[in-house]
Amino acid sequence: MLAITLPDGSLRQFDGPVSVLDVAKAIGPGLAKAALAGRVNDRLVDTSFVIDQDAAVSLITASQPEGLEVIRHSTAHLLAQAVKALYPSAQVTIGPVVENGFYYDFAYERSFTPEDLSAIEQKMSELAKLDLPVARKVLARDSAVSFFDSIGERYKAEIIRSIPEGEPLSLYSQGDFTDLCRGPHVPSTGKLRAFKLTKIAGAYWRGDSRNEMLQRIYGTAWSDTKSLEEYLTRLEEAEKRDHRRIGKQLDLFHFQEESPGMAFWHERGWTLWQQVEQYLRQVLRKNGYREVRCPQILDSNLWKRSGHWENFRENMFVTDSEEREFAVKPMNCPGHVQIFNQGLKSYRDLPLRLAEFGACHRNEPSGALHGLMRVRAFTQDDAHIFCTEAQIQEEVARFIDLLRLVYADFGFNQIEVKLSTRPPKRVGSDETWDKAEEALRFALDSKQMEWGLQPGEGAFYGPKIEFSLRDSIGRVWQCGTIQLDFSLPTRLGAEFVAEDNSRRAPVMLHRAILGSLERFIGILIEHHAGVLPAWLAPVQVATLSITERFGRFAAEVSESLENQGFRAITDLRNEKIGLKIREHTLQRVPYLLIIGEREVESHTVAVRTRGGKDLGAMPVAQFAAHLAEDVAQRGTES
RNA sequence: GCCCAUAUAGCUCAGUCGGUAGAGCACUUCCUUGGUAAGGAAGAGGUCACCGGUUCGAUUCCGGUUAUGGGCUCCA
Repeated sequence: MLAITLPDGSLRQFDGPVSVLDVAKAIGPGLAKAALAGRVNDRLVDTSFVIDQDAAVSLITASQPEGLEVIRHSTAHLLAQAVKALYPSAQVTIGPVVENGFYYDFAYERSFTPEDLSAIEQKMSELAKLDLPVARKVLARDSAVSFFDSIGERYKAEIIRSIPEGEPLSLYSQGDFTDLCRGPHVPSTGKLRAFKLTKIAGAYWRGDSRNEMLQRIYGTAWSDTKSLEEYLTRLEEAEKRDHRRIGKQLDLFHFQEESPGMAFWHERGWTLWQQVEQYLRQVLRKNGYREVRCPQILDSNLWKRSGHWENFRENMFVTDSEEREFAVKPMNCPGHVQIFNQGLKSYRDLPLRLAEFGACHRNEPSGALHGLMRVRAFTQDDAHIFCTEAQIQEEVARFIDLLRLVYADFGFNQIEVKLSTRPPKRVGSDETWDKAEEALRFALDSKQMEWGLQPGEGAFYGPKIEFSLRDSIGRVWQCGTIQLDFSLPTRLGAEFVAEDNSRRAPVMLHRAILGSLERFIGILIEHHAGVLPAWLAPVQVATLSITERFGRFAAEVSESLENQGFRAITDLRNEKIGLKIREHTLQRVPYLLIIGEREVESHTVAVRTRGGKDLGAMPVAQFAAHLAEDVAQRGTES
């Protein structure tokens, strides 16, 4: 006798060993049909798994996250099966589940083409329709190696060789295709009916750029075609808010061949930039930072002393003059240390917070460039806090407060925090690291924030905290960071006079809230899909005349708004009002003021929002008050 | 940097199985002075990314370069 506990707590008795599928059948034929896998005592298994002792059992269907994972994993196998069927000399490697789908890496003598992709997808549908049963069998490691060697799958054999000896391995077969896999998998290929291959890409074997390049095929898979279509629609929507596209539409910036990875900011884009920069400048000033500015080009000797030359020479722009070698600064820290080093500092001067909107240039690999998100010229909202070890915790806590305030003002309220601790290759004593990590940990806990640990991911000179924000469509962007540094101050000779009259090296805290302004503005654009809140909008109000007769009054209205500090433009063209409204609405101007005969006579403006709402006619002063209120509402959508 | 793809008017794109190109929008001029998302007409605008090769002839085919896109690797 066997007792099976079901998720609702009820018990079922069976005569002897039963499969997960048998349990499903006992509950109901519908469930037996829907079951993709099972969970036996918290272990995910195939529906064919045989239960031979009392256990807690639940069924996994496509409506559960685990079910979807099984579908995606099995679809990856289906892909591999189709590829092997069409191109027998292709070798399989790995095929894991990723967000929204899966991929599979192949080694093949030529590149797959988009035509191949449709042929493969076609084949997958055929194989799915055949509803081939998926069977699991267990082999000893060595037999598995010889099996894959015998069928010429040398990558698979290599993977298995790297698995510890003696461990039994499971193989999954469907039709004439067999793959190494932990499982579980769907019971038969007919369960897979909503998938699409999305792209072909290169990927290094084992993720190492020294290895050969494999061909990766990406796909997406869902429980039903409706979910698949919804996903494809979501992709299209995300594409519509791509900052590169909106940047062009709203005339914010452009890139061109003569300066790869460096943006040309147009008037409207630069206005947006200035709103961000000036806002932050004012926040920093209120919070005890002193703004400075360092040279763009510094002698390579300084970079040799700082250690950057050794580590990042390849990514630095180098120039020379009169037989001296210079580098365009890739970061601001050494410059700030030079400012710190001017004049003898006392412990009474600490903490000293030096801030800079620091323009940096890094010669990033060409393939890494991506719109404003990854550029070669960027401006960090950088600052370095020089302080004593005792002040670290307080400074970190203050920084976190500041960062949260700034993110909230920009409309980001979901923040993810990660603490990265000492890496294997590092400088400084373990004692110092203990102290530093403890200070960061304590600061995080005192803020009652949830945070994750990334052991070994810290910089070589100190631990760090990274802050990521989640945008309106759920994507996560790492922006803020605070890093402890015990190394650079000593390397560059920074010191202060302590209370006991001894000379000590200060601790340096590197920190940024937005990261790079370019990237942050890219994120803002995508987060708002171009519909920037009034306080950030390059143009806040456009005054439109209905006919040329009312141009004068429209110009007066606009001038008055400009004099009150608003960003106002006029559109006095000889065009119909419908066209003007259309154009400025597409430009996402928050407010449109329409001036016709009625308004001129009653000395009012008719107000329309970019959302199409008619706020009616009102005196200019009343509109100005309304706009001022909207502008003051940072952090909320307008 | 590596793999694959792409590059045609200011923008979005068509096209040429090798005989030097076209649409819509934008732009200019004219008509229209119109009340809440596109009024009408005419005109101008392209070394078909760049450099080579094949060819009587290349925007088209081939090679290279650059940039861009999607991935991989990297990101102080």
